[in-house]
Amino acid sequence: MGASKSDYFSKQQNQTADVFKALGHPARIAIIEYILSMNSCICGDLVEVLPLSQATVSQHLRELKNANIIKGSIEGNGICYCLNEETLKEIKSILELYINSSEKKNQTCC
Amino acid sequence: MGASKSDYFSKQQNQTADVFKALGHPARIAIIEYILSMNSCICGDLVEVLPLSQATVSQHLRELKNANIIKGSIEGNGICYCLNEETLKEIKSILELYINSSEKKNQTCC
DNA sequence: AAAGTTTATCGTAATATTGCGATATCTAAA
DNA sequence: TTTAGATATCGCAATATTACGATAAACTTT
Repeated sequence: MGASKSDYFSKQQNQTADVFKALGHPARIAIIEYILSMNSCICGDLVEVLPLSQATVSQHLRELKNANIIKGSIEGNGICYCLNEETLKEIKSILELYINSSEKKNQTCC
Repeated sequence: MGASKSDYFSKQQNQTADVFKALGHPARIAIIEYILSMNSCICGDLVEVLPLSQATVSQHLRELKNANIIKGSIEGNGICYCLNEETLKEIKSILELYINSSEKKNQTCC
């Protein structure tokens, strides 16, 4: 009883869910959009843009990194983040699979 | 202090995050895949397929429904669910926006 | 109307997430 | 080496999610 990750599901299902989960918070959506809004991928001033503390922003960044949605490298006196297009493409293709699969069906009821 | 939804972020950001969040659980991914695996969209035997109780499955279905990822209609002595392609397409186009936007940038650092 | 079937909701316990202050760590420069 | 700036981690409190048994609703069939 209670909340748990569940090994009842396949590895694929868990991995897919993990990426979606990482995308499932407005702060993390805001982070992604801010990174994209910058011309370069440097984003040390993220803390001043978001209404969250430095510790919290760092935590969100770590979750995005753990899900392979962003990648970062040390850039002088700070860290430079940018999107990992690969992961987003994988997730996009999963959505496409769902959509195509749904369109093929004869929707007689809903 | 603590976990909260945050009105610090835009409506759009919250809505996007809500859909991703609803997709962010392996049981809900499994539900989606099972619905798609059926030829019709009838899925009353979901409880027997998933390693979860009826109450829990119902709760997951409600979350998917609240996020407009699935839609259902009463079908005799039960309810028939199928995917809402519109929502999935919206989310897919947001991902495409992210990917395209990322590809346009000159990735000099990461 | 009564019984059976199916889905939804309630109440509760366990666990996970979120957020922040404080502090540690790491790098660059002095 | 010391200092300054930036990011990461720790420890905690608040809140949200997850899961289930029990029960309620709703509908079908007897």
